Amino acid sequence: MGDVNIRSLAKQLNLSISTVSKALKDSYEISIETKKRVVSLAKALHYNPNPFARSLRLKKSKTIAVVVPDVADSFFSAAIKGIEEIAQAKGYHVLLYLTHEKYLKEKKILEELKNGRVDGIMMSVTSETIQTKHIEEFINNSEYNIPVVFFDRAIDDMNLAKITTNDFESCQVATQHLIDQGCKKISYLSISNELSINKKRIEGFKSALTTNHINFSNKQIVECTNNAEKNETIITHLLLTENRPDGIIAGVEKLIEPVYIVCKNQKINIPTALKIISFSNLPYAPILNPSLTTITQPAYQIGQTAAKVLFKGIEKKGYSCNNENIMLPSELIIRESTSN
Amino acid sequence: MGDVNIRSLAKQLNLSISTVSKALKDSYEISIETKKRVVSLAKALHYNPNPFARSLRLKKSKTIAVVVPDVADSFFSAAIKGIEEIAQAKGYHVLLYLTHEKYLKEKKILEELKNGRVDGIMMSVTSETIQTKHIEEFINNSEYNIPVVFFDRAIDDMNLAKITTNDFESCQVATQHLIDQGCKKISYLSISNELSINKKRIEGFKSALTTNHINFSNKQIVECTNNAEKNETIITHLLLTENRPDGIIAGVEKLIEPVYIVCKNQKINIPTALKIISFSNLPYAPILNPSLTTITQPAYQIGQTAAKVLFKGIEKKGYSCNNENIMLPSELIIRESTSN
DNA sequence: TATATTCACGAAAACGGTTTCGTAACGCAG
DNA sequence: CTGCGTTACGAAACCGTTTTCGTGAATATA
Repeated sequence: MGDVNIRSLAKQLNLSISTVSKALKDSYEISIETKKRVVSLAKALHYNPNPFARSLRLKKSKTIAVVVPDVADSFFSAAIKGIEEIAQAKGYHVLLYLTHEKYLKEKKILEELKNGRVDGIMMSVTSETIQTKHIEEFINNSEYNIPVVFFDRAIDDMNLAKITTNDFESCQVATQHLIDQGCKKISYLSISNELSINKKRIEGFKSALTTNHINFSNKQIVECTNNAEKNETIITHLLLTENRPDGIIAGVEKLIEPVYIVCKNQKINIPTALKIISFSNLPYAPILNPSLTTITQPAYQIGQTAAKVLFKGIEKKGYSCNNENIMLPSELIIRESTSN
Repeated sequence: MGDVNIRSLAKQLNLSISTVSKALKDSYEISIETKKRVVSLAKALHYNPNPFARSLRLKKSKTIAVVVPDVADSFFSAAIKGIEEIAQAKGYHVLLYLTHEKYLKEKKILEELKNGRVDGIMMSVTSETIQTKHIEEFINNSEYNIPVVFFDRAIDDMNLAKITTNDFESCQVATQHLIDQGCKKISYLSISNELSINKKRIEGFKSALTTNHINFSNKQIVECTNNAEKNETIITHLLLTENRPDGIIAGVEKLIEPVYIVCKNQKINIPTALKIISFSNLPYAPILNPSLTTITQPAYQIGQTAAKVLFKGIEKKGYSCNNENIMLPSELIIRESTSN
């Protein structure tokens, strides 16, 4: 049953392999009747061309890779959803690789992808990714010219396509909102000060402070980790100092849970004693206790536009998508956690 | 630069292609010095064997497919994380396909996978999946013997591997908990009454009712949709009838948000007027308003064990994983939404 | 009628690996 | 010296496509 390939088709039809191949792709070289015969038998036998033979011959895999730190995160999962939808519509397959925020995994994954397994890559780098050698090496060493598109977590000084959000402005606006609500001592919780998007957010944060003539100290930037327990300790410490903040901006969704938990345990009232904003795509933000003010990124749209850019880079010959640099606006959604 | 393949290696080393190939896989036929020469040059040139040539020859792709309704769901994303981790450790690649709860997409995806693109499939079926023809046809028509493993949303009467949770018991326990807390009129919110896991949960639900001598009526099973707005209407209707329920079990995480929203809008107090339990893996359940009692599935472990079973089915020759039927226990985590 | 063009198809190379099988060279026993 | 086994390697088939090029027949053109 299994041996339905182009050769067996040809044999049954008394045709050559090349004729069958051409007939199946509706070539003008083949007569209409022959095409009909071929197509109908192919359908009847559920002929499905071998993808590896095709990829080997054409040097095209009709596959893209998505390399992200995590999938259990509302931003990334929504972005992936957007990517997958565009890919499926274009007839592409999607390989998923998780880096778990580990630079070494990211490096290893890129090495695995140099051999043409995918036609393009979309990635959001690790919070550990400071060096860019592995990406540069990928660009230079990959067999073919495999385009790479960054989404959200990009590396600024690389000449590659980037689809991001307005991190500077949105963090500035968020900080201003906290100040307007009466906050004097605001902390920014980060998971990596090296990450480009975090740098921009921190710049926006500082900018709002100076606009309002509030002094900035480095202690206001609290660097967290990828370990949930450690984060709880860090946040507990932060909220137990006598000079504790009265406002918090969380740079990543994951940090919201420990903040809420610590506040509950330490009986710190949100928003009276502490106002909170988070970068987050949580659909559950409105039903938290209290509901959470968020800077919500258009995750799904980011995924979709990034995918569209990538496919343009893959399919348009003579065109490189490297100079694409699209910035989509995030939205500050004000809820109870920053009310008065 | 790009043309570093086994042929160019052979040429530079003055060896034949076959010798290089064997040397690279450490064959006993090749002398130690030759192996060293080959390996060192391969490393120096970053030789990476072409995956399609290899797959074509070996009829193995070192790739599995994960077919799920959605990725922006805490259960599926955690399960995928578990799957990806095992796959990466085994040197496998993971193709992700989203069905968006559409039977037709599921069918189309399976058709695409018949040609050997993947060595195995893990899937959680659509809420629309009533027929099983597409899966049967896949099993019978696929080129090679591609194993399929169901996780969570399985089809009971198919002879395929299934990794699920104790849906009957956990729903029974949850229902009993609601009854213990004083609920008299409990509704179960479902997204598909045909889904095997839902049937089992409903059975568990009924079982608890009869144990407690409470009459059951079909109206207690409220079938929701995949459309968020419709769901809100359905739930609003449910909660505005004069004989409205005093307890709710949500069969799927997505339905929690509308329930909370409607309660907020209609000023129905949780848990005083309405107690709520949800099947959910939300890490944010503890910080909802009020915190949510959940039946939490071991999503990550399900993904991992399902992947392990699949790889056994793929790699162990003469072994079929079809009879694997593993049931992992869910946990009822009691929080404020069902307190008195 | 002779020639050019079009039509419809087939032969064979190519993609880059793996694997089977053959064999030259060598050592060793008889 | 002959026969045999071992060692280390190479030739070639094969996996299933795509595509270039060639060709015989039919048709159009001069």
